[in-house]
Amino acid sequence: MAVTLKDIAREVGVSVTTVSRGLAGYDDVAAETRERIQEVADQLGYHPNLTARRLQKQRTDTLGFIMPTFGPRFSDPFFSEFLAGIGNEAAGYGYDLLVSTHAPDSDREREAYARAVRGGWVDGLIVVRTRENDERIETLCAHEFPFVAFGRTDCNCDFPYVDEDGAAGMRLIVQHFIDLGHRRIGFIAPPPGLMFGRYRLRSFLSTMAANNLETPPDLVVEGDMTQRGGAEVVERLLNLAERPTAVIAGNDLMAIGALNRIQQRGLRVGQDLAVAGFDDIPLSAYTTPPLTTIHQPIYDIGRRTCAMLIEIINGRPPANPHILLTPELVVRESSGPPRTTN
Amino acid sequence: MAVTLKDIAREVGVSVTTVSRGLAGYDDVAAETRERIQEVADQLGYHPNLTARRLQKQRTDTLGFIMPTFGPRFSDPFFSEFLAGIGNEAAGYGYDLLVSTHAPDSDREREAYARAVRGGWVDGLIVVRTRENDERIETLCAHEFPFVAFGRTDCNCDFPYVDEDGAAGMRLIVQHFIDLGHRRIGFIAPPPGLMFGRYRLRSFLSTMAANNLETPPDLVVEGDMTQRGGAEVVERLLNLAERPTAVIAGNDLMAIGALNRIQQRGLRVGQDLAVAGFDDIPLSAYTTPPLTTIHQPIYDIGRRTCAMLIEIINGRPPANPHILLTPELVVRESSGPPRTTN
DNA sequence: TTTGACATCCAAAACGTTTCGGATTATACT
DNA sequence: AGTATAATCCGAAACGTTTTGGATGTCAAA
Repeated sequence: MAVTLKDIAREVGVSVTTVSRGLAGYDDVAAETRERIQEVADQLGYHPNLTARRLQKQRTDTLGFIMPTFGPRFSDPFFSEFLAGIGNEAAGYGYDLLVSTHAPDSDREREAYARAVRGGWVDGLIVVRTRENDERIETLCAHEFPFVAFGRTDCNCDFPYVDEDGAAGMRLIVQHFIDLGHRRIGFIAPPPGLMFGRYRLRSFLSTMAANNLETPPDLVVEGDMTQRGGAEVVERLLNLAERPTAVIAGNDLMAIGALNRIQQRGLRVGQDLAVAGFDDIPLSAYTTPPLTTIHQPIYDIGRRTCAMLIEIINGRPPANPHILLTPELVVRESSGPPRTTN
Repeated sequence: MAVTLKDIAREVGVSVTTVSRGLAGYDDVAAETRERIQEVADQLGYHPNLTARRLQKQRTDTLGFIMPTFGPRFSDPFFSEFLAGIGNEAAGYGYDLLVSTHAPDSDREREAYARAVRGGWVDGLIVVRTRENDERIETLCAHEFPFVAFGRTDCNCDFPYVDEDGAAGMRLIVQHFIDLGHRRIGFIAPPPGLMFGRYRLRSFLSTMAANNLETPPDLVVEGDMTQRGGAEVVERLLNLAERPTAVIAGNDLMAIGALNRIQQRGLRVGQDLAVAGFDDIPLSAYTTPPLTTIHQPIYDIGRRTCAMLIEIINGRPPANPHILLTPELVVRESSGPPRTTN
């Protein structure tokens, strides 16, 4: 069926070895034969068998991405953009991208990582949504398997990552609200196990404290990162005897859910209550009102994560394996000063 | 390094052949030796080398998904959900999923399909966002390469697909608006090259005609499927001397963009102007106001597409290779009767 | 004429698996 | 005793590539 080295060898009248080396451009095959080989290869439409090459070279030229998916109705704008980033970068270097989808912290997820670690499946992994005491990272470190994470974590091994400076981002929002005159600010926190959520929550609390503002515990509620979750828990904030004048959500999706519920209550977002999100997903510019948020260059993060991984796989440890991107505040109509008559 | 059949063979004291056949469960190896082999394999932590097996079996146990991505800031809630669907289904059957990202109709995309067709890369492909005169499908058909499409197209080859009945869906919305009393309905069409857009547009026009309503050309504008696009082109509808009382967008993303711009103009969506989308992405329940739309079981479509592909790869042509899913209308607050004083 | 250097080529092994076609031994049947 | 039958096993080839370690021949320098 497919054209192999043997076919070319027969046609040209040399050995398979010579064909292989000729095509690879080694200089121990005469220029003339090399040209002849190339010519016949083109004419026959030769394309090397990747599987065979992989078996021989003991590498797959493939990157793995194990996507943590929650439930069947899984939709996160983060992933398509990130995927496009790593996909394009990988393709540029001639790498394929193998994608698995598994529920976080599930047995199947663990098994997928185990499979990667024991070799031959992919050359390296991209890890996203780092978790507290991240078992995945512990495993990869322990086996010295090449990987790069999007996000830091608190395990005691040193590993390469690209991350946004969530603390800095949150500081920007909180300060923005405080500068506008807000004193009572509610926070919709991401689930505690996710590292990026922790950074955001901690930074929220510390920035408040740095401004001599206290944050009573009932001003912090926890959502599940979805619109639905945001909508549900913002209720608790709205029902407080002394309602906050501003609400910050740990991500845009929850902020959008909150927007929805707040407006259903008849409150005007931006006037009666300020709201901010985090991530600047494309949608956040088109909500009603448009959402104040922190911009994250997800596509670029994907590219850089992937590029770093490829460097590592090829034995070129990056000069700086810890990239921390400083985010920027995007002010839109969902934020405004507190109502004076409050 | 890794444990191979040879290691087990040496340990047990039989040939590599016997180990291979023993593990595979052939009955020409004694039960006793089989158990012994299995035991040693477990103890040594044997896992077959997939690359070697692939080379031998001449199949990759891998499915390909070539994602059409537009521009760097690419974010489409459709893809993460679809990906989760095919990913989970594929994993259930022991298949890996190889994902490439390429701009539609680009040389790199063509090259990716060419690579698939010439074999050895993946066992089958999943094609999405079918296009008019879809070159990809022509190629795959011509080479008899296993694939399943999400979406139909107008080429003259017969091929397996899963699709939503876009025409039926659009009929539901249009009829819904007409029943509410609307007569002048604007339409934000998807780009013309995409088949699903054509079905939706055609059904919009024909349903209008079936109700003896005319659709002057300036009531149909064309967007690029993004919020930004929806926001931009809805302006043209709003600027018309005789403004429509309802607007239907070809997908939810554009509807959301339209929502934004309409409200910026000071119009109340649902009262002053009715709006509907198409897809029922999770966000559409949380816009302000929530969006009337057509529900698409994307996750399920992903699963079914994948399942069908695996059947085909394994030489079991599905009884019904043309699945058409009937969508349902989801009425939310963005739709309402036309203003009486119009 | 020998020596060495160089240019060009290739056979064979290797990567780890599966499969083909027997080979060997024991068992049962004439 | 001889012969068929079944139960076990295995050597070798195959999948398509790359690499190792020469082999062969040519030419120039000593």
